[in-house]
Amino acid sequence: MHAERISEALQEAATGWGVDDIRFRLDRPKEPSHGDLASNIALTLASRLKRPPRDIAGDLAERLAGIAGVERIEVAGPGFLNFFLDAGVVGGVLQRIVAAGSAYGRGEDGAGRRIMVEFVSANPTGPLHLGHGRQAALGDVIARLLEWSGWNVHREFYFNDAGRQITRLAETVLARYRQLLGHDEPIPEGGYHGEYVVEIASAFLEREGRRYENDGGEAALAAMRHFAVDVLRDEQKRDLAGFNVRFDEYYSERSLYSDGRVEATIRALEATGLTYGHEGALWLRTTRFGDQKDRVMVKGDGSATYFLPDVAYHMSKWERGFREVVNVQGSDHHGTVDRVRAGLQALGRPEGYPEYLLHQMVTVERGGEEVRFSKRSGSYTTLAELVDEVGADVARYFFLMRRPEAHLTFDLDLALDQSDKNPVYKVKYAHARLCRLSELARERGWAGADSGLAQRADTSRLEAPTERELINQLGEFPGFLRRAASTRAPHVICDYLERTAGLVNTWYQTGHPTRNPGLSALVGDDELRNARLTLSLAARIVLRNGLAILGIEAPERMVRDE
RNA sequence: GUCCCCGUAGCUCAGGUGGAUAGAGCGACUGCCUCCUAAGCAGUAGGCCCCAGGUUCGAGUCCUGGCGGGGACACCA
Repeated sequence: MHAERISEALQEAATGWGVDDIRFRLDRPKEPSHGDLASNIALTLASRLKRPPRDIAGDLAERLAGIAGVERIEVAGPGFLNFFLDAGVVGGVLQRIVAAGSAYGRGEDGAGRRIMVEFVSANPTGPLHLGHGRQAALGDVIARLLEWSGWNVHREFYFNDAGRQITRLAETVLARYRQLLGHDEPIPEGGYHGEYVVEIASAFLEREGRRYENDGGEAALAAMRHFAVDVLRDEQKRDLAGFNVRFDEYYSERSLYSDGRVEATIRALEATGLTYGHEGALWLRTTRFGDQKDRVMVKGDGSATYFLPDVAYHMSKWERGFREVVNVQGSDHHGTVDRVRAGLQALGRPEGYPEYLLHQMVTVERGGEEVRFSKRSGSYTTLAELVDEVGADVARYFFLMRRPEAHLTFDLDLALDQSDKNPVYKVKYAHARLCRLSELARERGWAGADSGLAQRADTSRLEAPTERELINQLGEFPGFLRRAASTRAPHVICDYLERTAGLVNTWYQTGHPTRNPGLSALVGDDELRNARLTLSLAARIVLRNGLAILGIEAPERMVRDE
């Protein structure tokens, strides 16, 4: 790439002046009239060299004047260097994009190393809600971004099938079961009020008959618990599959007890000498590692707090070889971050293990009013209901288009809108219309856009400002992808795609035959047409790859629902 | 009281390691289809970037202190 060559030349010049540790930028300016590339190096050198930045810039411009591929260099503003590249150099990126095809944007930052992304991790006590939906979308796309960046990614879902919540669920199902058999039985204190519990109870009745009608004992509760957890886990898996999210592994909290990991963790922590007894409980000195207060490991009644299986679980991640772990969780879990890390540090794991991405909650609005209620769940809107209403693609996109740390308002009216107002359709439509261009070319007896055409196309013919800007935008895709992956920020991809789609549409409209026949993609000039079809193919590839990272389909045609 | 996140256009939100005139979508207004899908494009209007200090050539961005909103602070999983 020419950017690297220019960057090196700038660095060399600085070294020549005795400054070899200078930090500067060389990137695409927001304003196209500022060239294809711009650098602030003269401004950063000014204080070191004690010279006016514009003088430095002038010297640099002269020095770099002969560099290949650079048409001209301008000194602008307070001392920026603006580089204008040869049209052939700019257009050359299109051939590279087409050659890379569905791999365009892939990188090697991960170098094949393993990384785990843990996300969703919902309790099997009810249907998934919108917070889980946001988390499912975030976790899945972060996983995809990491895969595109060369990591070997493992997707994991941890489910709490051991605690008091599950017991409460079993008690509620049992109560509903007996209600179905005509008994007057109240929902237990702290039980689950959703409709789904009745469904589970009636399925249980169908399978087991009246067997547990007068049995509220341990055996009945155990049977109920197994049954309900199975049903709900299946439902959660179905909802996730319908949302285009799959996991490599589901990890059970119960298994941490049955395979002795919890017990082993207690012993290992005791061996560190950082534990102590107090008021009948066993504590760990987590304050030693920056926690706000020490934590109880084993309660006075001999049972473990959730802290212990959490530590045991993360030790399992480490022991399975995952040195890189990203936990995607709701921000309501932020209180557990320090103590889990403290427990792990006590056992010798590195500070800051694992990495956490905490996201804010989701609210839904329709007609400007917040939507809260769902009959089936008892209170919250479920993910399945949302996907049913707007489709998986739209739901995914809306969950992803905001920064994870920012609260998300899901606007149902906008999500259901099939017009330009809806950013998902804007991006999809741009892709579809580019596909259509190539089809039309073939219908008219010309060559369509393919890699063969791209190789022989003279892309230096693409000189219109709208073309140049779009080409530069396409060339930046790998950089955006890399940044999105390393900062765990899927919304960066959404922003990039919307901007790209906007430039595609501008280019397309500017060349509309009724307005500017000369700028149309399907002009009679073979050479020019082929160059433009190559541009359209490269843009298609970028939009398709970007949507693939988001787990969203890139249609070749858009059919509007009426 | 302690900790985390947020505060940018009427609304919902973007704004790499500090850089040129702070952007997008929606909403409002004005144009553009005999001819590549108008599911689109072009343009206008709309801003004390919560406030006050500080760091420097330069701050929406970094530091400190406030104010406002949300969340977390259990021998609850």
